[in-house]
Parts: sequence; C-alpha cells; structure tokens
Amino acid sequence: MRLIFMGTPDFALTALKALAAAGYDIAAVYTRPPRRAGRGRAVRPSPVQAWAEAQGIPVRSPASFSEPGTVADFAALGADAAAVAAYGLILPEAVLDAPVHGCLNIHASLLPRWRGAAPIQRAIQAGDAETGVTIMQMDPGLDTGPILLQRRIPVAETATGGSLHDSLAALGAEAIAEALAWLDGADSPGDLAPRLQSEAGATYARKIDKAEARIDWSQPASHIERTVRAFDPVPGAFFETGGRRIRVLSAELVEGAGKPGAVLDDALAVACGAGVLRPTRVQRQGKAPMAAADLLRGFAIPAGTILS
RNA sequence: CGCGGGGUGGAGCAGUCUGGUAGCUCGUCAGGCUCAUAACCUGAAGGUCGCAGGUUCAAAUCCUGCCCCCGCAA
Repeated sequence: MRLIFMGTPDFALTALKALAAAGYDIAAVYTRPPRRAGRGRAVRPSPVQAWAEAQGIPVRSPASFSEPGTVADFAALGADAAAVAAYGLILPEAVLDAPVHGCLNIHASLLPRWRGAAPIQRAIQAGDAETGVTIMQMDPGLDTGPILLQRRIPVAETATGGSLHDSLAALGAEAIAEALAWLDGADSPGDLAPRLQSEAGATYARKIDKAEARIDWSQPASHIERTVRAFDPVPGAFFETGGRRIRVLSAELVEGAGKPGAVLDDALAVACGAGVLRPTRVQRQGKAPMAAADLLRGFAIPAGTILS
C-alpha cells in the first residue's frame, strides 16, 4: 500500500515511525517548513522532517496548499491513502480526495469531544476520566469527519500534558496502523465502517493561550491543579513573586482556607478561590526543576506573602 | 549573531560590583536531651568555587577563551 504521511511534531513522528516499521511504502512525507525556533533562533526542521530525511524518505514542506502546483504534485504521487497527524496546514478538498482512500487523520481525543488544537490539555483540564484517539476520514470541516475507529484510555489522576501526549501518540500510532490494515483489506478487525459524528457532545479544544499559563489564584484549587498538570511541560503554569517567575510543575490539594493568593505557611500552601494548593515541584526562571522544599531553602516565600 | 539567568561540600542558595582565612538554610555521621520524634542541644566529616589560560604579593571575586544547564521570545 502506497502512503503519504503528513505531520509535523513528535506526536506525528511516533505514528510515522510505526507506519514505516509496519512496512508501508511511504511515497512522501509532508511537514511544515523549517523555521527559526528555540534559543539562538536557529533554523530547524520539524521532528518529522529530521527523521524522514535520515531515513531517506522524500520530504515536502510547502508553506500552503494554495501554492501553485502543490495540489497537483500531491495527486501525482498516486497514493492509496494519506495518514495525517498534527500536520498544521489546512488541506483543501482536492487534496482530501486525491488518494484512493482519501486522507485519514489521527486526533487525540474521543471525537466529537475536543475537536480542535489542544485536545490533550483540555481533557486533563476538564478532569475527564477517560480520553483516547480517533481515526477519522477527513472532510473539509474541523475534525468533523466520519469515525473509523477509536481507542480509549483512562486519564490518571497524575497524568500530565506530557505523559498523556506520549500515551496517546503511541495509541494513535497503533490505531492508524490498524485502520490502514483494514483499508488494505487484510485481517479486517471487525466493524470499521465509517460512522458520522454526532453533533451532540461536540466540544471545542481551543488553542492554549500564553495568558492562560499564569495561575489565577481566584480559581478553585482543583482546577488550578489540573491546569498545572495539563500545562506540564508546555506551556507551563506559573506565578510570580519577588520579581521572579516560578513555574509550577506539580501541586497537591491541602486543607485550609484563606484569601486567594495568600501564602498560608512557610511550605508554600497557597489559598485559592476554593481550597488550598501547595506546589510540590517548581522551577525558578533560569534554574532547573526542583522540589518546592528545595527552592524554599534558598528562595524564601514566607507565610503572609500575597501572590497576585 | 533574538533577549536573559545560572554552574560555590550531598540539596537549595549567599558571597563576585568594592580581590585578602569560603558562609547560610538543610541533609549526613557521632554524642546528648526526651516516654518519644522529622523536635531541641553539642560536635564532626565533607568543597580542584564548571574547565583552561592571563593579571596580581594574593583570584570564587578582575580579564580572555571554552564547556554545560535553564527561563523568555519564536
């Protein structure tokens, strides 16, 4: 089966590796163009591009499919199907229809819940007990295509954006391989007939805004705790004190009450809109992550401090 | 050449500007106190101050080069 793979970050790379390992003929990999990024602003290719090039797989990185000839080049590959995972570009209908079996997308949620850009973090933030991945037949809408198959996993109380991302990437890789195997007519694993998404239960996982990373102590402690986990490792929830930014990597709910933002003891228990939260793992700007107790040994945040 | 912080006994930090016996909060070990303790008291061990070179009577501190870690921004 002749495939086109389209994806950009690590989440997509996990799937690409799985498909390559499964022996698919990958005619080309599409990914977003290299751009200046990171400290020093060096131009660097996407994880998918770096790996694909190392494997000798042809890489294409159009800035947009509205560029002349891009759609024709895509169609000329004569692919049986395209596997799309966190690619980052909108695909016009002419692209979606070009492969024999169309374009299949891996989405990191149980659609129709959490359509959109940040399904992993939003699921944790919302306190979902379970989530998963969906393989869908792409249509022109935003994550609205017919569902081919879904795989579920529980969301652990300790799950972070990073850990859940990795779990779902692996699950998504298995699922896309299974869906493609079915399309290929081999070992049909039951009913994979596409079924339309119901609009009931549809929610939108809007992109993570930088401003959301600043902890709002007027919110309930439980919500802040989930946000801390959802935003670990990126973008990282934080607060500021003494002119320094302190990133919170994990926190625990503790007993007590107080005015939101008030530090209640010398071990960094902070009163929230409802309940009290104690950051347990933190990172001061410029420093490595450390236990909150370690930070406090050299950077006191005494009881009575008000965090805004 | 995007902006910036940092590398000091096992941990987290101060000291660097204004060179002059390396300090703080902990941890560890030993002893004491206590019904007992992560509490308290006493004492001890443990440091090539990231690496290399330079200046100086003298460098954690000043100068030069290099390595490593991290935050912001993208």
